[in-house]
Amino acid sequence: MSAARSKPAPIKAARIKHWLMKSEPDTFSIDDLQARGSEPWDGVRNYQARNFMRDGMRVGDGVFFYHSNCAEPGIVGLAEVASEAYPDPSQFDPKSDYFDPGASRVNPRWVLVDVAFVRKLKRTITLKELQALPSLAEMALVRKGNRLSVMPVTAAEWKTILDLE
DNA sequence: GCCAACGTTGGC
DNA sequence: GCCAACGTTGGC
Repeated sequence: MSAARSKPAPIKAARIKHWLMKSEPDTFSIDDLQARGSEPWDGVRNYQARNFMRDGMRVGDGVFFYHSNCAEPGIVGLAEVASEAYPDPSQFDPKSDYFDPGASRVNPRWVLVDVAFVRKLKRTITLKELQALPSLAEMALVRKGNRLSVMPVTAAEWKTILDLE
């Protein structure tokens, strides 16, 4: 009986364990997150971003906290995913800016995760310097016109960026 | 299912 | 404040 030929191990893409989440500092800054310790990341109303939270994120994943729509856009701190995804309560609240009349408690449309403060960076790693790095050219963040507020970060990108600090 | 109109994001 | 890029909506 001939020995079964051993099959090559299937190439499995490593699960993304790092993310980048944008926030406008005028609305909710890294200092706000530090003061609160953790925060339900409500108000995401983009399907792709929702799917990253719902399907991709696991408790303990690393998060770059990014300040957008401000004088110096860039990564300002580290956070981590602190809960599994669960329905975003603001979608049910008619008084909320994030109210969605198409969502119901039986059929929620939007989810969130809790995000916990880890630490502030020693300095802001600016969008400008990230854009200048050839090794980050594939990152969604630096692609023209990107508007995703929640996006995956590869392990290599995570390390490259942290090494800039 | 197409696509124009519209609203939003976010860098500058 | 401007405006390019993008996602969503709705008429057809």
